[in-house]
Amino acid sequence: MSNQVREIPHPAAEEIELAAVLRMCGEPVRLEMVRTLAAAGGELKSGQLTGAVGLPTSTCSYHLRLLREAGVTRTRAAGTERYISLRRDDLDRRFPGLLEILVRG
Amino acid sequence: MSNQVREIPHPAAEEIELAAVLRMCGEPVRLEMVRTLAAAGGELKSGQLTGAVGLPTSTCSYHLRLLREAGVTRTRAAGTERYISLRRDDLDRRFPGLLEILVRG
DNA sequence: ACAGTAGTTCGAAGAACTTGGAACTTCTCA
DNA sequence: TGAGAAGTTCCAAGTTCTTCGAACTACTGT
Repeated sequence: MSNQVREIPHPAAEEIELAAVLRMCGEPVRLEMVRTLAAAGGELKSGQLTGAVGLPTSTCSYHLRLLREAGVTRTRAAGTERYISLRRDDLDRRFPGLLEILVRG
Repeated sequence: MSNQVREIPHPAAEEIELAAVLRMCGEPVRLEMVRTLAAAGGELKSGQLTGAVGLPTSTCSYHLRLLREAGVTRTRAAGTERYISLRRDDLDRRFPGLLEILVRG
């Protein structure tokens, strides 16, 4: 049927706030998600992240929404799946060096 | 009377955890404290930070304790006053570049 | 259309956090 | 020794966060 493109909301790069990014990455589950994404080097399916952190899908969905709303990740819908990636370029432009620190930890 | 030196507990440099630092600095009041300290370039009295953020002393004492316990700040007692400073060296060694990012924000 | 799959949203419970007044501890100075 | 100053601790209240099952939406293949 008609492909009603469900737009997933993301903040613009300029709208990404440092305190929000810090707050989001200060939570162990989310920091692990960020590191898993960094290690993957690109997109990961939501399910792969869910598997990586070992929590129910509803909980992971919650954390992934927070990461997306803070501008840390980008979520792309493809069919029933969601492809998650780090917003490397935006984060590097906005807060140079931060992502590397988060990942090296 | 006898000078019973009340040791203020600080984590060792190696014990400073990234997630804890992020969580602490993700809170607006505390991030402002960190920035005020960075702008000062050295020690500030607790009262100066209290004045800077405009909150009751009990609330500031709470936030300053969290920052200290996370290893972000060092607190030195002198008489009835407390001198607060950023743990620049320890943070730079542990997470190079992070402090600069927090301050530039 | 149906069943199955992937993920989201809702609702509730419990945990953790933030705030601020009151009481308390320490130190200083006269 | 006593008053005052600077902070801390205690406690309660309100808020926000985290978790997770249940119900729901959206898409896919048959």
